[in-house]
Amino acid sequence: MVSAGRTRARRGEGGRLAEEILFAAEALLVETGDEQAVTVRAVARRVGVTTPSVYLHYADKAALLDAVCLKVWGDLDERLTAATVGVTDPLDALRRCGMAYVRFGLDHPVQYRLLMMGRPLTHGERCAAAATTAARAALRQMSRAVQDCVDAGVFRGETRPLALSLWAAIHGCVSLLLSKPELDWPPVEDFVDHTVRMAGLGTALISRVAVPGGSYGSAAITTELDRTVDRLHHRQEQQ
Amino acid sequence: MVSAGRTRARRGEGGRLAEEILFAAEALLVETGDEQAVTVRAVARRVGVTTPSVYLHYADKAALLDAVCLKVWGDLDERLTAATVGVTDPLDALRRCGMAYVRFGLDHPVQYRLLMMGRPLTHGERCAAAATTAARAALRQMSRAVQDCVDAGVFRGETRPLALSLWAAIHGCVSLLLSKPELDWPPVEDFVDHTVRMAGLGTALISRVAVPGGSYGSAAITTELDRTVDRLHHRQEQQ
DNA sequence: TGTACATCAGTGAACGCGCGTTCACTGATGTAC
DNA sequence: TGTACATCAGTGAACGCGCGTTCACTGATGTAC
Repeated sequence: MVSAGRTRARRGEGGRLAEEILFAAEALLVETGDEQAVTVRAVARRVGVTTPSVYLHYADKAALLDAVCLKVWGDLDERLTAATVGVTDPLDALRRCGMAYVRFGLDHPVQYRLLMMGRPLTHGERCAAAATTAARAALRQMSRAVQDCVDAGVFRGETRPLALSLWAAIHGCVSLLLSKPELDWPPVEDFVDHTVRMAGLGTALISRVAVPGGSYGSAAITTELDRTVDRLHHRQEQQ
Repeated sequence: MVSAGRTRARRGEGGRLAEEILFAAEALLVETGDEQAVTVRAVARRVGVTTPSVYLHYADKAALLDAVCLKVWGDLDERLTAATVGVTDPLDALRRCGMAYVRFGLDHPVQYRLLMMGRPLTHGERCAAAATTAARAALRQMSRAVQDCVDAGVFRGETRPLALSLWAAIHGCVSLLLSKPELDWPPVEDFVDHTVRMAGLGTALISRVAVPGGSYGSAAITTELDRTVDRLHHRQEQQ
């Protein structure tokens, strides 16, 4: 059953179908919004080819999903790298990095879910390997931005724990927006911007606090932060 | 096939089996760590009853999963309420609330995934209704703690957006810890404590900043936060 | 230029599996007389 | 106290389905002579 549009690949051009299968799998994922819907049969049907043909190009279903994940991961990494090009202020760069991360997640909801919200690897699961790679890459990008803040003296202390907390805050935005769209959210841009800035300034503040478990009390914090912000305003007006 | 241990329920005691089925479903979920593994057949097998028996007590599979979700949600709500009892300092109460939330998630990984990390409701899915209820409940608890901070003057502005950002940060902790256990995390207690405090102090700071998009520049922020923390230390020593 | 042949991309039919759900039934339990 | 009967918790067999995967094959393409 070769469908009207398809012609058989020429010798050595088998790779063409491999690519078509990959794109069909991704399209199916995006359209249905459901990882479960990506079956070998459905993918083959979409390409207009019989089911066993898929096995000529991918060892099994896991290998196909693996390829889909790898493709998505590449896109994410690219976006994060591009986000901070030419930005000199380290806190601003961090903010842009966070915004780019969230935007990527919202633009590719199903793929984001697959990479970052899936079950962790269990014994034999190959597909999840790509998800781990993507997670490490995202964390590395975040760490780079945090490191710049540490170098500039905006943040204090070890980079990694700071980066992890920031990543958690930003990932939390994407994750909740994707999983709970039925809650009435503020405008997404505002919400994300607010969260990213909360995390950035919060990190700057908390990284200066020596004792991990210590607390200054709400009253003291209220008074001092009022003063802090007043002075920040003042500085800005003078410039 | 009535297994050795089971005796048929007496008249009117059919509810007993309903409960056994519910517990078996939850146990199966926890042990396998996989929502997919909770099949009507597997649940029945575990209880020691034939498959159609399940349908005497639950309309269909969705209704069973629904019941599991409801059970989990009740547990979560209870924990969050208990967390802040008798705590007077509003920021401290918020911190405890966040810690309790994260601990619940880490103690009930599969259930948390089911409630908070699942796909959003699509047309006919009943099970997800419980997930929505749980999300609203969690947000309400968070809002309560945030409202206390607003009332005390620690936070400024509208409660809801602040609560959403804080929830995002805290949910992000749980979500990443559950999905990416293979990254080498700092000790969980430290990480969570750090994130919760980052979010709390960050909210206090950001909620005082008038212009949403405005930024003071990294240099100004660095200088002023250094002073702020110095003064906070000073206050604490004087007491 | 023409023909026999090797290659290999893609086919069609089948495999065994576990799933959710239905349906006519069985047989212990409690009750009415 | 004894017996016939209604109730209903749970059974056993079957339904149709879609899944991942395998295997012997077909037939167009390119090549060697």
